[in-house]
Amino acid sequence: METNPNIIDLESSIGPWLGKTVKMVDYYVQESFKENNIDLTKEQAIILKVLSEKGSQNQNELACSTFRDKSSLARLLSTMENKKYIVRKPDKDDKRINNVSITKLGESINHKSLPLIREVVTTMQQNISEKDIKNTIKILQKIQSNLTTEVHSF
Amino acid sequence: METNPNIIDLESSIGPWLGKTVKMVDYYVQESFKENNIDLTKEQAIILKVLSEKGSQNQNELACSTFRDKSSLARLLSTMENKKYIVRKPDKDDKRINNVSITKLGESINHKSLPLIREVVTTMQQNISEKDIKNTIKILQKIQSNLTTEVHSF
DNA sequence: TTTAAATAGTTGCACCTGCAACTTTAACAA
DNA sequence: TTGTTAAAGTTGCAGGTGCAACTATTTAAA
Repeated sequence: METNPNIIDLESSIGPWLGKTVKMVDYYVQESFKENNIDLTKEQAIILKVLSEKGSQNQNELACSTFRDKSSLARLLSTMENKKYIVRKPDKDDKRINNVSITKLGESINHKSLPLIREVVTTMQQNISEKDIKNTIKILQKIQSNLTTEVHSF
Repeated sequence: METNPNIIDLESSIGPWLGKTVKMVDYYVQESFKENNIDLTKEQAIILKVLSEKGSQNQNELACSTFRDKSSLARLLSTMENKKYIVRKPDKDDKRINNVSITKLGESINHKSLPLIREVVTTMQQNISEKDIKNTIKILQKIQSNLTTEVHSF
């Protein structure tokens, strides 16, 4: 199929498919939020979910667990703080640290967003066998470990 | 494993894995460009690749084939035009249309970026069987079609 | 032909992103 | 105790993104 087996045909690699799929999922999630009048981006939804499940965290932990740059996270939090979804409280012992926690309003938004996210997941995975899903996740994990061995951060 | 089989455990769904994998791939590509002193973002690289392979296109075609909003594409092109990687030429017959084409400089940058992208793809897919790769792509395509049936654009 | 509707691009707005440089505070070492 | 170094967050800068509203041009309809 290839004249030179060392030259990879990018189109038949996983790369482009990954990107397009994520774009479509993102779009679909955003659409769902909009249709249900939930003032939330996908990124904000993830933060709310983490805070709701794992409780108060500082910004570094949050940046790490959501795979973002700390500056990116800081600005994301500022947006969410303005919307009263979360609050930053300086740590008593270490004045450098901000403890971030979800507000009542944030919890209620999170409560509304979770079923919508589940619905998107259900839609995207429909007619795909449990076995195929498990296997796909395994491949994605393999890709991640392939990249991690060479990358410094993360 | 689940009390209510209708409630999906998001962590064991494909969703989060997809997002994280793409982030890592993006990061890796950007890192590679930087290390090789190529002044290019992943997004710009894709545009150059398309223009180089398929020749001059108008902005609408380009936006469509790269799955972007036309406004987003317009600004991406402006950045690339400033860097002299591409040029916009108004169409002779239809003054509304800009024909976008790659410059000599753009071609040379594209020529340098392609091997790097191939290298990233090789790295990410190492130790994954051809069969698994094909199957994963098939699943991704299935996810896309699952979402497309309900989504209007794209 | 004059008017209405569609199309290609651009721009304002609000958002997300990473890197590098910076401030403040804490920890550690001389 | 006084530097020195490290860590947590913030900010400037440059870039990418989609939506909605707008301009200019073209096409189709009255």
